[in-house]
Order: sequence, then C-alpha cells, then structure tokens
Amino acid sequence: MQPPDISESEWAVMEALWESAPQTASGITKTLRPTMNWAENTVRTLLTRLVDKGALKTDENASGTRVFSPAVKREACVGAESESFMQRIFRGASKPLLVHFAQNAQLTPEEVRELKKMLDQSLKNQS
Amino acid sequence: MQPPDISESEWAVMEALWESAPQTASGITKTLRPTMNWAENTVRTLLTRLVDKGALKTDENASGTRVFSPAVKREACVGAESESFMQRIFRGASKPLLVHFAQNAQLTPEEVRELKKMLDQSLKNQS
DNA sequence: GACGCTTCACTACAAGTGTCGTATAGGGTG
DNA sequence: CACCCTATACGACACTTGTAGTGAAGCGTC
Repeated sequence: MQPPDISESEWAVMEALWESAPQTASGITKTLRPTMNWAENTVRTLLTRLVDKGALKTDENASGTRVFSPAVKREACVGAESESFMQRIFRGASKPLLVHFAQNAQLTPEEVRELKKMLDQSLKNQS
Repeated sequence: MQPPDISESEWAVMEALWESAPQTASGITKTLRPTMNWAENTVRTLLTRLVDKGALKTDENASGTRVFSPAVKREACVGAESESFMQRIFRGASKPLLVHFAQNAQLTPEEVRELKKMLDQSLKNQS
C-alpha cells in the first residue's frame, strides 16, 4: 500500500482531488484549466493512469457519471516523494537539506519562530 | 547557463565527478562499481548524455584519453532540483516543506541548535 | 604485420511521460 | 426516429530514462 510513483503532471491532478473530491473528469479539467491548459483527454489519460497505479479510486455519482477520489493520502505521497528526493540529492542526509532550504527560503519572522518551535518539538518526540 | 535537468542515474555520475575530477570513463565506472553495479557502457551513455546537456565538459589527459569534469556547480544543481521539487510538491511554499522535514528528520540536539541559528541568520540577510 | 585490449561512437529497446486524437456508446431534444 | 453532446475507452507518437550491445579505431606486443 505504499504510495505509488506520481509524475509531475499527475501530481497536479492529485492536488485537485486532494483539494476537493469526488469530482468528475470534466470537473477536474475545469478545475485545472486556469493553471495547466490541458485538453480534457489529457486529463482523462492522467486519471486513467492514476487509477491504474492505485492512486485514485472511482465511483459513480447520482447521474451515473464516473467520479474520482484519492485512494492515498497526500501526506503519504509527500512523505514518499520527499524521502526519494532526499535520497537522490542529499543521499539521505536531512541536515544539509534543511540547511539549504533554511538558507534559501524567504521566511517571515513569524514562520521562523514557528519552525524553531517545531525543531524543538522534534527533539522531544524523538526520545 | 541554468543547471540542466539531471536524472537519477545521472546524479550518481555527477556526484562521482563533483567528488573528484577530472576522471576518465573507466575511472568513473570503477568509482561507481561498489554502489551502482553498472556496465562501463552504461556509464559511458550517461556521460555522453550529461555532456550533451552541458552538465559535463571533456578534455584529454596526457595519454590522450578523454576525461570528464563537471561544467556546473553542485550547489547550483541542488538549488535547481530543490526549487523544482518544492514547486511540484509544495507549490512553492517553503514553510510546509521545512515543517515536513523538520518533523521527520532525525536530528541531533547539536544539529537543531545549528539550524535554529541558520534560521535566524536567514532573517537578517533578508532585509 | 596479425592480435588483443581500451576507448568511443552508434544503436537498441522497453517503460514511463506528456499530450492529445479517434471511435464508440448512451441519453436528451426537436 | 435522427441528431448532437458527453463520457469513456483505446490508440498514437515523440521524448526521456535505464541499461546495455556492436562495431570500428588506435596502440602495445609477439
């Protein structure tokens, strides 16, 4: 049940559905129209592939049209992607990664405060 | 001069060269042998592709054999990859990303201290 | 000068991606 | 009923990636 591998375009589709589900194919197309300017068939292909991969599940709505919903949690996918990204670029060392993002992120003082709190928390939970 | 897109296998090759350059094709193959168990031709293909992409440059050593060196800095590539990763997964918001990694990274108290310092620094440099 | 190893340029080929187009089937409308 | 629109399934096609194999070219040796 590990989150499947989700490609970049597919990710956009997943986002739309994590945001609001279930949706029909044409609904999703409309949702995505402003950002990705895809033909409906493109979206449908992505949907089919995502269903194949087990990332989405389908059902029928009242009028008998197929609707899609996520079958995997966003957090799980984010976690998996992050992990593989970290392996790839930082060979598993999270510190340099955090350093990189800490240096390059434009954070507000507020966010910095929050993050520092999180870091402390992470120490405690580690036990 | 933007860092080109470097695939996963290609990263392994780049890492070897960032670690020590210049190297010959067979040298790199030997360097990588323990981790990736690739045929020399596989490595050569990756090298050719990386040269095509402009990520590597070549020269000849004393004995007339071709040697490869990085044409792009590791930091630049890490930055580019991180940026595109962040766009893809976090839609540009660095905070949730940092939150994610801060929560999931197993950091030592030492590292936490260091990171908190970095975060403070990043605020100052921002101005 | 024929032979064998190293180097290198080409070619190969299956999966996965990005982007659709076509063809078909079912339902609502005049 | 004839027609049109929507929904769905399938096919298509070029490009990238992973992972090599083949064949020629150069040089060190017997």
